[in-house]
Amino acid sequence: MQFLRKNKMLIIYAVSLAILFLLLKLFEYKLLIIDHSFEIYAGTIALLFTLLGIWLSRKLFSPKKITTIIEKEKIVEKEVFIAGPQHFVLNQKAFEETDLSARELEVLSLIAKGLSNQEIASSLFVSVNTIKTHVTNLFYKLEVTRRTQAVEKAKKLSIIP
Amino acid sequence: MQFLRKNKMLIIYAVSLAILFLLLKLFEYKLLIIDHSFEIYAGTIALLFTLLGIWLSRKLFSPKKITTIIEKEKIVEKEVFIAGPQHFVLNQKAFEETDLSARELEVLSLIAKGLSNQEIASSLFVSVNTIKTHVTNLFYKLEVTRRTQAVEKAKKLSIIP
DNA sequence: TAAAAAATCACCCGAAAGTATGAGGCGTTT
DNA sequence: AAACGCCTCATACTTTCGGGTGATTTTTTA
Repeated sequence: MQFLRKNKMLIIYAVSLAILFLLLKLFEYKLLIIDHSFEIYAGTIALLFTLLGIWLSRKLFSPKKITTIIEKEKIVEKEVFIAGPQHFVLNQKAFEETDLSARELEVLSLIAKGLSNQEIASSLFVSVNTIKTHVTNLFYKLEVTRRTQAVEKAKKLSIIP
Repeated sequence: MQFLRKNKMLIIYAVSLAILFLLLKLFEYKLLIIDHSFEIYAGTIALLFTLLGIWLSRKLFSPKKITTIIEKEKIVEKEVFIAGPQHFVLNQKAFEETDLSARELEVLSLIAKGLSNQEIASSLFVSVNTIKTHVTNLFYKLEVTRRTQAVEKAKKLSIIP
């Protein structure tokens, strides 16, 4: 009896299969006289067993097993103060609050490296005027008026290393 | 082309089915001469399409649809490293190697704070020209040509915070 | 697909930064 | 005392920055 209970599902599947085959066997003879009966028969089997497969898989791979993998992680930021040689991690939150675009951040980090507008323009393959525009916009967003100030603020906000 | 991309999966299924039917059709003739060929054929179809069904369902009813209902939130603490209030210690050795004078260091640190020459001059009660001279000299000693570079280098050398 | 946001470029102008050069005062070092 | 380094200041000149305005193109988003 224990065996029966433990393998309940398996037995149901087996019986279902047997019944299906039986039904198909019955149809087999009735359909033999019809044109293309074989194709129809094969198609029926295909369809039925596809459905069976779908049903089977939904039973077997029940949500439980799937969900354990895709549990949503809720990230809680916890401030940890450390010292020593910092491997820089961009402060995403602060970065977003500044409203800086990716390009502006790029320019900003090059400014911090001590490059002139012309040098930045060359290294990014754009005109100096474009860099000037970026610089002006980024100054506005950081609320500063000089590149040294911009670097200062950006470092304080952990936007650049 | 967009149609192709959007219905990629559908097309794959259709092609797979077609190929399966083709294979089965080929086997059909070869197996006709064998005893119980029909049963074997039907069985093969059944098996293949069961597998197809399983595969199909796993693709179609992807975790997404199931999980939205049973989404679980898992709280994970993520350490976020924040530039803590670093207690700066001047690198005496590096400082001496630069040959910078005390006054020059003073000017340098004000430059790093984002002050203009005029502002530095005012805060040190000297003329702008004096500051310019200091700046020029300190650039020479640090082997740079721009204040942003000077700040970069000085920070790297731990001469300024 | 229309609207919004980014990225691109240009031109002008004034302010700031940077270069070069010279020079006077002041304390220490030889 | 002469030499040296440092701080101070000035003048003159060049280059770079930064502000303002306007426009086009590309990308993203609603």
